[in-house]
Amino acid sequence: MKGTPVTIKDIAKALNISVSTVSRALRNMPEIHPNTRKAVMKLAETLDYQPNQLAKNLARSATKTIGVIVPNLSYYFFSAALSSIEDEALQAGYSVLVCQSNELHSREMINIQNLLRGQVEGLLISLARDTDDCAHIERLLQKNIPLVLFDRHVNHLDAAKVIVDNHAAAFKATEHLIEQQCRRIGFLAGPPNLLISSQRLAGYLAALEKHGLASGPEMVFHCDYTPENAVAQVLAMTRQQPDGILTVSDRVAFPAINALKKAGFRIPDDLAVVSFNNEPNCEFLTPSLSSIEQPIEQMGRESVRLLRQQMETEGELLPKTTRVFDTRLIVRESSLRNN
Amino acid sequence: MKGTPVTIKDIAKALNISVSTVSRALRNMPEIHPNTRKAVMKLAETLDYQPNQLAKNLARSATKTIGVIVPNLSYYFFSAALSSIEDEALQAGYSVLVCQSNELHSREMINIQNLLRGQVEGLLISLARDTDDCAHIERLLQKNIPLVLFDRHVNHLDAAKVIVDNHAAAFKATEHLIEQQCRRIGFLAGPPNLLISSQRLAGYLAALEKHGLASGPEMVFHCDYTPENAVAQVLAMTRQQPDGILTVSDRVAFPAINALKKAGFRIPDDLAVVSFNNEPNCEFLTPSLSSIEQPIEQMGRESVRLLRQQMETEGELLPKTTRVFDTRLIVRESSLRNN
DNA sequence: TTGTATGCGTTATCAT
DNA sequence: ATGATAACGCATACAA
Repeated sequence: MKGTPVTIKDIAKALNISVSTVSRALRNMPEIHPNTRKAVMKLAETLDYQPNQLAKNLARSATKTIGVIVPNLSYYFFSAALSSIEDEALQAGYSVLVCQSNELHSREMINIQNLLRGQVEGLLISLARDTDDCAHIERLLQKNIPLVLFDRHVNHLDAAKVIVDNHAAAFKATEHLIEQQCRRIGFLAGPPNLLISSQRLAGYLAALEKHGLASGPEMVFHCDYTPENAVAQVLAMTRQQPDGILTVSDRVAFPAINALKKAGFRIPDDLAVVSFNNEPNCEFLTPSLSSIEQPIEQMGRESVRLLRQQMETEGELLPKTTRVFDTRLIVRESSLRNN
Repeated sequence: MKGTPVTIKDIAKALNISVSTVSRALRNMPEIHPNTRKAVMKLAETLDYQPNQLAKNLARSATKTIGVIVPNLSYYFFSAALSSIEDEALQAGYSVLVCQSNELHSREMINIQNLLRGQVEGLLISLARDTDDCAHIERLLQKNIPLVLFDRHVNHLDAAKVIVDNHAAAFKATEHLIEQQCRRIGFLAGPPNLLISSQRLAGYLAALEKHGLASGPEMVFHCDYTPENAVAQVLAMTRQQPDGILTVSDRVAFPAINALKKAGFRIPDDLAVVSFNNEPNCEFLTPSLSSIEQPIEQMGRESVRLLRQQMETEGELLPKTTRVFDTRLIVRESSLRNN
C-alpha cells in the first residue's frame, strides 16, 4: 500500500477552498491572501504534499527535461562532461535524461525516439562513431527541436556545436614532438570516418609540412579504439621506424605504449609519445603520458547554455552558434627527452 | 514553429471516428475492426503521430521510469554498472533517469526529491561516501517506494541489496599476498565510515589472523580517495616497512604505486600490491596491477531485476532480498614474485 | 482575493 | 465494434 499521494484537491477539501486557490498559494502567486497561503503551505507541509510533475508538465506542456546521448559513459571524456552538464542543468531547473548509443547509429536513433516520446525539451548529442548518415539529426533540425552537438559532430550539419580545435591541438602536439628532435612521427588515428580523428590527422600533417618533414600515408595507422587493435596498429607502425608517435586518444595510447615497451622500445628516448584527452591516469603511467587537455567542464556547461538559449526563446530561429574551445598540451615524461 | 504535434484527436477527426477507437486501434486491442485499425495505423504513420508519454503516464499514473543515483559517473565502477543497468532497463521498457550525488549526503537527498517529483517508479541507489544518516532512505522504505541499494549500502538498512562479498574478496587477496611470501602486509583503506572499506578491512584482518601474522592498527591507513591523500597515506605506511599492500580501490592504488616507485620501492619485489575493481587500466600500468574483479555487468542487471520485482508486484510486500556476488582475483605483475 | 470552468493528451468505464 | 464521457493532477482564463 503506497498510500494514495496527496493532491491539491485533498488540500482544497480539507481547507474548504478551491483547488485553484491552493494551486496559486503553492506557487506563491502574489494575489492570494497571506493567511490562506500560510494555511495552505502548512497543511501541504504536514501532509507531505508532493506535486505531481507529470500533471504539471501536461498542463503546461513543458517538461523541464533535457536529453543527453553519448557514445559511452565509461569513456572518461563523456562521464566527466556529463558531471558538469548535469550540474549546470540542475542549477537551471532542468532534469537530465541520459542515454548511451554504444557507438551504434541504430541505438542512437532509438534513443532519440525514446527521448522525444519522453518529452524532453532539448537534446544534447555526441554522435556515435558509427554514425555516417545524419538523416535522423537533420530531421530534428527540421522539426526545430532544440539541439546541441557536443564534441562528436559532422561538418555538414548546420547545428549548434560545442567542440575543440582539434586541428590546432594536433598541430601543437606534433610541433612539440618535432622540438623534441623527432623526425619520423607516426599518427595512431581512429576510424577514418570519425571527424575528430581526421581533424587531428590534418593538424598533424600541417605541422609536419610546416617543418618540412616527410609525411605520407605510410606513417598513419587507423585503429578502431579497441585495445587489441590499437596494439596491432602501433606494432605495424614500428616497421616504419618512427621516432615519435601522436595517438588519437589516451584510450588507445595506454595499450599501445604498453605493447611498445614490451617490444623493447624505450619511451621517450626511442619513441616519444603524445596523446589526446589527458585522462587522470596519464599521470600514473610509466613513463607518465603527455596529453592534450580539453576543457571538459567548460564544454559541458557551455553546451547546456546553448541548449537553454534555444529552448527558452520561443519560435524565433537562433543562429547556429559553434563554440570552439582551445586545448592545452600537458607535457610529461613520455615526450620529454634529455636533449 | 514547432508545428503542433498531432494527437489521437486529430486522427479521430480526420477519420470521423471517436478518440477511444483510435486509442484502442493504436494499442492493438483485440476488439476493434481490422479495417479501422488499418486506417488508423496508416494515418498515424503518414501524420508521424507521436504519442504523448506525459499524458499516457498521467492517465495510467505510471511512468515506466527508474531513477539511478550514483556517487560519481567518472568512477569506472559506476559508469560500467550504468551501462548494463540502462541496457537491462531499456529492454524491459523502462527509461532511466541518472543523478550523481558527488559523494554528498545533501545532494543525495535533493536527488531523491527530484526523482520522486519526476515520478520515477523505483530507485536504484549507491550511497554517497558522505552518507551516515540514512533517515532519507528509511523514509523511502516506509513509503514502500521500490528501492534497491547497489554496491554502497549500510548494514542496518532492511532494503533489497546487490553487493559483492567484500570480506571474502579481501581475504582472498590477502592470502594471495601471503602466498607470495609477504609477511608485513599493510592495508590502504578508504574512509572508516565507508562500509565496503571496513568489510575489506575485516577480510584482510581475518586472513592475517588465520596465517598467524601480526596485525594491528599500525598497518592500516585510511585515505579519502583523493590521489594526494592516497600518496600521503601510503608513504606514511612505508615507515612501517610493509612488504605487501592491499589497497581499497584502483583509484587509490594508481597514485600510490606511482609514489612508491618514485620513492625507490621495487614492485613486486620490495612491495607486492593487490587492489580492488580491476579497472581496464590495471593492465597498462608498470608493473601491471593485480586486482579484484567484480561482476559489474551482472550486478547492474540484477539490480534492475530486483527493482522490477518490486515495481511490478502491486501491494504485497516482498522479502528484501540481498544478492551477494562473488569476485575474482586477477593476478598480474604487481603481486607476482619470482619465488 | 477567490472560485468556476476548461484544457492538456491519453486511458478507462460505461453504454450502445 | 464503437462512442460518450469521466478521470489523471494541475494550470489558467474568465468571472465574481
